Amino acid sequence: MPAPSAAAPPPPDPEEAVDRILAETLRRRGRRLTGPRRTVWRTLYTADEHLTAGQITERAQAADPGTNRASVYRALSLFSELGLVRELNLGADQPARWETAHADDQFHLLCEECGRVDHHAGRLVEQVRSHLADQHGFTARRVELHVSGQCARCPQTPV
Amino acid sequence: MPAPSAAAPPPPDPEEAVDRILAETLRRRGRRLTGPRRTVWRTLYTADEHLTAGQITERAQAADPGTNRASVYRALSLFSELGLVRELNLGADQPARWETAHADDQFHLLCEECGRVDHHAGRLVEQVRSHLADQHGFTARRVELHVSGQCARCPQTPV
DNA sequence: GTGTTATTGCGAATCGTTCGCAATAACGAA
DNA sequence: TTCGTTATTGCGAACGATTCGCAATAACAC
Repeated sequence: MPAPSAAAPPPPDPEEAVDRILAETLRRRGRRLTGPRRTVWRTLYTADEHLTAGQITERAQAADPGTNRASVYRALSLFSELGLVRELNLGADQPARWETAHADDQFHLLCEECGRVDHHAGRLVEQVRSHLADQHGFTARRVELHVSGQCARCPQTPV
Repeated sequence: MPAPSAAAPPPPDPEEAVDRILAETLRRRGRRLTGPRRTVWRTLYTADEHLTAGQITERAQAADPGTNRASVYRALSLFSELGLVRELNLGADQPARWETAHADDQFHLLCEECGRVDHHAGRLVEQVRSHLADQHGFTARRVELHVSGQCARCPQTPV
Protein backbone atom coordinates (compact mmCIF):
# COMPACT_ATOMS: atom_id res chain seq x y z
CA MET A 1 0.00 0.00 0.00
CA PRO A 2 1.80 3.11 -1.16
CA ALA A 3 0.40 5.52 1.39
CA PRO A 4 2.00 8.95 1.57
CA SER A 5 4.22 8.82 4.59
CA ALA A 6 5.31 12.33 5.45
CA ALA A 7 3.97 15.32 3.55
CA ALA A 8 1.27 15.82 0.86
CA PRO A 9 -1.95 16.72 2.74
CA PRO A 10 -4.99 14.97 1.27
CA PRO A 11 -7.20 17.02 -1.08
CA PRO A 12 -9.84 18.98 0.82
CA ASP A 13 -13.14 17.14 0.92
CA PRO A 14 -16.15 19.46 1.03
CA GLU A 15 -17.90 17.11 3.44
CA GLU A 16 -14.90 17.04 5.68
CA ALA A 17 -15.37 20.59 6.90
CA VAL A 18 -18.88 19.83 8.07
CA ASP A 19 -17.78 16.64 9.72
CA ARG A 20 -15.02 18.42 11.54
CA ILE A 21 -17.46 20.58 13.47
CA LEU A 22 -19.16 17.46 14.67
CA ALA A 23 -15.97 15.53 15.34
CA GLU A 24 -14.42 18.28 17.39
CA THR A 25 -17.48 18.97 19.44
CA LEU A 26 -17.88 15.31 20.27
CA ARG A 27 -14.23 14.81 21.11
CA ARG A 28 -14.22 17.86 23.33
CA ARG A 29 -17.09 16.43 25.34
CA GLY A 30 -15.71 12.93 25.48
CA ARG A 31 -18.26 11.44 23.11
CA ARG A 32 -17.51 9.20 20.17
CA LEU A 33 -17.86 9.95 16.49
CA THR A 34 -19.89 7.12 15.00
CA GLY A 35 -21.46 6.26 11.69
CA PRO A 36 -25.06 7.04 12.56
CA ARG A 37 -24.09 10.35 14.13
CA ARG A 38 -22.20 11.42 11.07
CA THR A 39 -25.05 10.37 8.82
CA VAL A 40 -27.64 12.29 10.83
CA TRP A 41 -25.37 15.29 10.98
CA ARG A 42 -24.85 15.35 7.23
CA THR A 43 -28.54 14.89 6.64
CA LEU A 44 -29.32 17.93 8.72
CA TYR A 45 -26.62 19.92 7.03
CA THR A 46 -27.74 19.19 3.52
CA ALA A 47 -31.44 19.62 4.35
CA ASP A 48 -33.35 22.17 2.36
CA GLU A 49 -35.86 22.70 5.14
CA HIS A 50 -36.60 21.80 8.73
CA LEU A 51 -37.04 18.06 8.92
CA THR A 52 -38.98 15.84 11.27
CA ALA A 53 -37.26 12.93 12.95
CA GLY A 54 -39.07 10.65 10.56
CA GLN A 55 -37.80 12.50 7.52
CA ILE A 56 -34.30 12.53 8.92
CA THR A 57 -34.50 8.79 9.45
CA GLU A 58 -35.67 8.24 5.89
CA ARG A 59 -32.90 10.30 4.39
CA ALA A 60 -30.30 8.87 6.70
CA GLN A 61 -31.35 5.38 5.69
CA ALA A 62 -31.15 6.34 2.03
CA ALA A 63 -27.56 7.43 2.60
CA ASP A 64 -26.70 4.54 4.89
CA PRO A 65 -29.24 1.70 4.87
CA GLY A 66 -28.30 0.37 8.27
CA THR A 67 -29.29 3.51 10.12
CA ASN A 68 -31.73 2.85 12.90
CA ARG A 69 -34.63 4.99 14.02
CA ALA A 70 -33.69 4.92 17.67
CA SER A 71 -30.14 5.97 16.86
CA VAL A 72 -31.43 8.93 14.93
CA TYR A 73 -33.44 10.06 17.92
CA ARG A 74 -30.47 9.53 20.19
CA ALA A 75 -28.19 11.46 17.89
CA LEU A 76 -30.65 14.35 17.69
CA SER A 77 -31.05 14.43 21.42
CA LEU A 78 -27.29 14.40 21.93
CA PHE A 79 -26.68 17.11 19.32
CA SER A 80 -29.29 19.22 20.98
CA GLU A 81 -27.57 18.77 24.32
CA LEU A 82 -24.29 19.79 22.73
CA GLY A 83 -25.88 22.86 21.21
CA LEU A 84 -25.37 21.65 17.66
CA VAL A 85 -29.01 21.46 16.72
CA ARG A 86 -32.30 22.79 17.92
CA GLU A 87 -35.68 21.17 18.34
CA LEU A 88 -38.69 22.97 16.99
CA ASN A 89 -42.31 22.53 17.98
CA LEU A 90 -44.82 24.01 15.64
CA GLY A 91 -48.17 22.95 16.94
CA ALA A 92 -50.28 20.13 18.19
CA ASP A 93 -50.71 18.06 15.06
CA GLN A 94 -47.17 18.25 13.74
CA PRO A 95 -44.24 16.23 15.09
CA ALA A 96 -41.09 18.03 16.18
CA ARG A 97 -38.73 19.42 13.58
CA TRP A 98 -34.97 19.87 13.71
CA GLU A 99 -32.59 22.45 12.44
CA THR A 100 -28.89 23.07 12.77
CA ALA A 101 -28.18 25.60 15.46
CA HIS A 102 -28.02 29.19 14.35
CA ALA A 103 -28.04 32.66 15.80
CA ASP A 104 -30.42 32.62 18.69
CA ASP A 105 -33.23 34.86 17.69
CA GLN A 106 -35.08 33.74 14.67
CA PHE A 107 -38.66 33.04 13.91
CA HIS A 108 -40.40 30.27 12.03
CA LEU A 109 -42.97 30.39 9.30
CA LEU A 110 -45.03 27.32 8.47
CA CYS A 111 -46.86 27.54 5.17
CA GLU A 112 -50.15 25.71 5.34
CA GLU A 113 -50.27 25.34 1.57
CA CYS A 114 -46.95 23.75 0.77
CA GLY A 115 -46.03 22.52 4.25
CA ARG A 116 -42.72 24.28 4.09
CA VAL A 117 -41.08 25.54 7.26
CA ASP A 118 -38.66 28.40 6.96
CA HIS A 119 -36.88 30.57 9.42
CA HIS A 120 -35.99 34.17 9.15
CA ALA A 121 -33.82 36.48 11.11
CA GLY A 122 -34.85 40.03 11.67
CA ARG A 123 -35.56 42.79 14.06
CA LEU A 124 -38.77 41.04 14.97
CA VAL A 125 -37.64 39.02 17.93
CA GLU A 126 -35.60 41.89 19.19
CA GLN A 127 -38.69 44.10 19.10
CA VAL A 128 -40.73 41.55 20.95
CA ARG A 129 -38.08 41.33 23.62
CA SER A 130 -37.96 45.01 24.32
CA HIS A 131 -41.73 45.34 24.19
CA LEU A 132 -42.04 42.72 26.91
CA ALA A 133 -39.41 44.37 29.05
CA ASP A 134 -40.97 47.80 28.70
CA GLN A 135 -44.64 46.94 28.90
CA HIS A 136 -44.70 43.85 31.08
CA GLY A 137 -41.50 43.85 33.11
CA PHE A 138 -40.77 40.43 31.69
CA THR A 139 -37.18 39.39 31.04
CA ALA A 140 -37.37 37.22 27.96
CA ARG A 141 -34.84 34.43 27.72
CA ARG A 142 -36.13 32.36 24.87
CA VAL A 143 -38.55 33.75 22.33
CA GLU A 144 -40.44 31.25 20.22
CA LEU A 145 -42.33 32.87 17.43
CA HIS A 146 -44.22 30.39 15.30
CA VAL A 147 -46.45 31.63 12.57
CA SER A 148 -48.64 29.59 10.28
CA GLY A 149 -50.22 30.97 7.18
CA GLN A 150 -49.45 31.31 3.52
CA CYS A 151 -46.01 31.95 2.17
CA ALA A 152 -45.17 34.31 -0.66
CA ARG A 153 -44.67 31.46 -3.13
CA CYS A 154 -48.13 29.99 -2.70
CA PRO A 155 -51.17 31.39 -4.51
CA GLN A 156 -53.48 33.48 -2.39
CA THR A 157 -56.76 31.63 -2.60
CA PRO A 158 -59.69 33.88 -1.69
CA VAL A 159 -61.67 32.91 1.43
CA MET B 1 -96.02 17.84 44.14
CA PRO B 2 -96.59 21.54 44.84
CA ALA B 3 -94.51 22.95 42.02
CA PRO B 4 -94.85 26.68 41.30
CA SER B 5 -97.05 26.86 38.29
CA ALA B 6 -96.97 30.34 36.83
CA ALA B 7 -94.58 33.01 38.11
CA ALA B 8 -91.58 33.02 40.54
CA PRO B 9 -88.47 32.60 38.38
CA PRO B 10 -85.99 30.16 39.94
CA PRO B 11 -83.11 31.72 41.90
CA PRO B 12 -80.14 32.51 39.66
CA ASP B 13 -77.60 29.70 39.74
CA PRO B 14 -74.02 30.96 39.39
CA GLU B 15 -73.17 27.95 37.25
CA GLU B 16 -76.06 28.60 34.98
CA ALA B 17 -74.53 31.67 33.37
CA VAL B 18 -71.46 29.71 32.35
CA ASP B 19 -73.55 26.87 31.04
CA ARG B 20 -75.64 29.22 28.99
CA ILE B 21 -72.68 30.28 26.87
CA LEU B 22 -72.06 26.67 26.02
CA ALA B 23 -75.72 25.78 25.52
CA GLU B 24 -76.35 28.66 23.16
CA THR B 25 -73.24 28.11 21.11
CA LEU B 26 -74.05 24.45 20.68
CA ARG B 27 -77.68 25.05 19.84
CA ARG B 28 -76.77 27.71 17.32
CA ARG B 29 -74.53 25.23 15.51
CA GLY B 30 -76.96 22.36 15.71
CA ARG B 31 -74.97 20.40 18.25
CA ARG B 32 -76.34 18.83 21.42
CA LEU B 33 -75.68 19.80 24.99
CA THR B 34 -74.65 16.64 26.78
CA GLY B 35 -73.37 15.69 30.22
CA PRO B 36 -69.71 15.18 29.30
CA ARG B 37 -69.63 18.44 27.38
CA ARG B 38 -71.03 20.38 30.28
CA THR B 39 -68.61 18.72 32.68
CA VAL B 40 -65.59 19.51 30.53
CA TRP B 41 -66.79 23.04 30.04
CA ARG B 42 -67.20 23.66 33.76
CA THR B 43 -63.84 22.12 34.44
CA LEU B 44 -62.17 24.54 32.07
CA TYR B 45 -64.08 27.45 33.48
CA THR B 46 -63.19 26.77 37.08
CA ALA B 47 -59.57 25.94 36.26
CA ASP B 48 -56.90 27.97 38.01
CA GLU B 49 -54.41 27.41 35.21
CA HIS B 50 -54.01 25.96 31.72
CA LEU B 51 -54.80 22.26 31.98
CA THR B 52 -53.70 19.29 29.93
CA ALA B 53 -56.28 16.91 28.52
CA GLY B 54 -55.24 14.42 31.17
CA GLN B 55 -55.82 16.88 33.98
CA ILE B 56 -59.15 17.86 32.52
CA THR B 57 -60.16 14.21 32.36
CA GLU B 58 -59.17 13.69 36.00
CA ARG B 59 -61.14 16.66 37.22
CA ALA B 60 -64.09 15.90 35.02
CA GLN B 61 -64.18 12.37 36.41
CA ALA B 62 -64.01 13.72 39.94
CA ALA B 63 -67.07 15.82 39.21
CA ASP B 64 -68.82 13.12 37.21
CA PRO B 65 -67.30 9.65 37.57
CA GLY B 66 -68.68 8.31 34.31
CA THR B 67 -66.78 10.78 32.15
CA ASN B 68 -64.74 9.09 29.49
CA ARG B 69 -61.32 10.08 28.22
CA ALA B 70 -62.30 9.94 24.59
CA SER B 71 -65.32 12.12 25.22
CA VAL B 72 -63.13 14.71 26.87
CA TYR B 73 -60.91 14.82 23.80
CA ARG B 74 -63.93 15.03 21.56
CA ALA B 75 -65.44 17.82 23.62
CA LEU B 76 -62.18 19.77 23.56
CA SER B 77 -61.86 19.33 19.85
CA LEU B 78 -65.43 20.44 19.28
CA PHE B 79 -65.12 23.45 21.57
CA SER B 80 -61.99 24.46 19.75
CA GLU B 81 -63.81 24.21 16.44
CA LEU B 82 -66.60 26.37 17.86
CA GLY B 83 -64.09 28.92 19.07
CA LEU B 84 -64.90 28.31 22.72
CA VAL B 85 -61.48 27.08 23.74
CA ARG B 86 -57.96 27.15 22.46
CA GLU B 87 -55.23 24.58 22.33
CA LEU B 88 -51.82 25.56 23.55
CA ASN B 89 -48.49 23.94 22.76
CA LEU B 90 -45.65 24.94 24.97
CA GLY B 91 -42.81 22.69 24.00
CA ALA B 92 -41.70 19.22 23.07
CA ASP B 93 -41.88 17.47 26.40
CA GLN B 94 -45.23 18.79 27.54
CA PRO B 95 -48.62 17.63 26.25
CA ALA B 96 -51.06 20.21 24.91
CA ARG B 97 -52.83 22.53 27.29
CA TRP B 98 -56.24 24.09 27.01
CA GLU B 99 -57.69 27.43 27.94
CA THR B 100 -61.03 29.09 27.48
CA ALA B 101 -61.03 31.27 24.43
CA HIS B 102 -60.11 34.88 24.73
CA ALA B 103 -59.39 37.73 22.38
CA ASP B 104 -57.66 36.28 19.41
CA ASP B 105 -54.21 37.70 19.45
CA GLN B 106 -52.51 37.05 22.69
CA PHE B 107 -49.15 35.78 23.66
CA HIS B 108 -47.95 33.50 26.40
CA LEU B 109 -45.27 34.11 28.96
CA LEU B 110 -43.84 31.17 30.85
CA CYS B 111 -41.87 32.22 33.91
CA GLU B 112 -39.01 29.84 34.51
CA GLU B 113 -38.82 30.83 38.17
CA CYS B 114 -42.37 30.32 39.34
CA GLY B 115 -43.61 28.09 36.51
CA ARG B 116 -46.57 30.31 35.89
CA VAL B 117 -48.06 30.61 32.41
CA ASP B 118 -49.73 33.90 31.74
CA HIS B 119 -51.21 35.38 28.66
CA HIS B 120 -51.32 38.97 27.63
CA ALA B 121 -52.99 40.92 24.95
CA GLY B 122 -51.29 43.76 23.16
CA ARG B 123 -50.26 45.35 19.94
CA LEU B 124 -47.47 42.83 19.75
CA VAL B 125 -49.09 40.16 17.63
CA GLU B 126 -50.58 42.76 15.36
CA GLN B 127 -47.12 44.21 14.78
CA VAL B 128 -45.68 40.82 14.01
CA ARG B 129 -48.42 40.19 11.49
CA SER B 130 -47.83 43.33 9.52
CA HIS B 131 -44.06 42.95 9.66
CA LEU B 132 -44.37 39.53 8.06
CA ALA B 133 -46.69 40.79 5.37
CA ASP B 134 -44.47 43.75 4.54
CA GLN B 135 -41.06 42.18 4.79
CA HIS B 136 -41.67 38.57 3.84
CA GLY B 137 -44.87 38.48 1.83
CA PHE B 138 -46.21 36.01 4.34
CA THR B 139 -49.91 35.99 5.17
CA ALA B 140 -50.05 35.08 8.82
CA ARG B 141 -53.08 33.15 9.94
CA ARG B 142 -52.12 32.04 13.39
CA VAL B 143 -49.38 33.68 15.40
CA GLU B 144 -48.00 31.71 18.31
CA LEU B 145 -45.71 33.73 20.50
CA HIS B 146 -44.30 31.78 23.41
CA VAL B 147 -41.75 33.43 25.58
CA SER B 148 -39.92 31.93 28.50
CA GLY B 149 -37.96 33.99 30.95
CA GLN B 150 -38.49 35.76 34.21
CA CYS B 151 -41.70 37.52 35.14
CA ALA B 152 -41.92 40.84 36.91
CA ARG B 153 -42.85 39.22 40.20
CA CYS B 154 -39.80 37.01 40.41
CA PRO B 155 -36.44 38.29 41.73
CA GLN B 156 -33.87 39.01 39.07
CA THR B 157 -31.02 36.69 39.95
CA PRO B 158 -27.73 37.82 38.37
CA VAL B 159 -26.28 35.53 35.70
C1' DG C 1 -94.21 10.24 24.12
C1' DT C 2 -91.65 8.80 19.98
C1' DG C 3 -88.21 8.59 16.25
C1' DT C 4 -84.05 10.13 14.35
C1' DT C 5 -79.48 10.52 14.73
C1' DA C 6 -75.71 12.93 17.27
C1' DT C 7 -73.09 11.43 20.95
C1' DT C 8 -71.24 8.33 24.17
C1' DG C 9 -68.26 4.64 26.25
C1' DC C 10 -65.41 1.12 25.45
C1' DG C 11 -61.27 -0.96 23.82
C1' DA C 12 -58.23 -1.31 20.22
C1' DA C 13 -55.29 1.30 17.01
C1' DT C 14 -52.13 4.93 15.82
C1' DC C 15 -48.16 7.92 15.92
C1' DG C 16 -44.08 9.86 17.65
C1' DT C 17 -40.73 8.87 20.78
C1' DT C 18 -38.14 6.27 24.37
C1' DC C 19 -36.33 2.19 26.72
C1' DG C 20 -33.83 -2.38 27.95
C1' DC C 21 -30.46 -5.16 26.68
C1' DA C 22 -27.18 -8.03 24.33
C1' DA C 23 -23.95 -7.31 20.49
C1' DT C 24 -20.75 -4.06 18.37
C1' DA C 25 -17.33 -0.76 17.49
C1' DA C 26 -14.42 3.72 19.00
C1' DC C 27 -10.50 5.07 20.55
C1' DG C 28 -6.77 5.65 24.32
C1' DA C 29 -3.22 2.82 26.01
C1' DA C 30 0.11 -0.80 25.72
C1' DT D 1 -0.98 -2.96 15.80
C1' DT D 2 -3.48 -5.09 18.85
C1' DC D 3 -6.21 -4.86 23.08
C1' DG D 4 -9.55 -3.60 26.64
C1' DT D 5 -12.87 -0.67 28.24
C1' DT D 6 -17.10 1.07 27.70
C1' DA D 7 -19.93 4.26 24.85
C1' DT D 8 -22.96 3.29 21.27
C1' DT D 9 -25.76 0.60 18.34
C1' DG D 10 -29.80 -2.16 16.59
C1' DC D 11 -33.58 -4.48 17.67
C1' DG D 12 -38.13 -4.96 19.38
C1' DA D 13 -41.02 -3.99 22.91
C1' DA D 14 -42.98 -0.21 25.85
C1' DC D 15 -44.68 4.22 26.27
C1' DG D 16 -47.96 8.39 26.56
C1' DA D 17 -50.97 11.23 24.13
C1' DT D 18 -54.49 11.14 21.08
C1' DT D 19 -57.81 9.05 17.76
C1' DC D 20 -60.85 5.58 15.78
C1' DG D 21 -64.70 1.94 15.02
C1' DC D 22 -68.75 0.51 16.52
C1' DA D 23 -72.74 -0.88 19.09
C1' DA D 24 -75.50 1.19 22.83
C1' DT D 25 -77.45 5.49 24.59
C1' DA D 26 -79.68 9.73 25.07
C1' DA D 27 -80.96 14.77 23.05
C1' DC D 28 -83.99 17.19 20.96
C1' DA D 29 -87.62 18.27 17.23
C1' DC D 30 -92.01 16.78 16.25
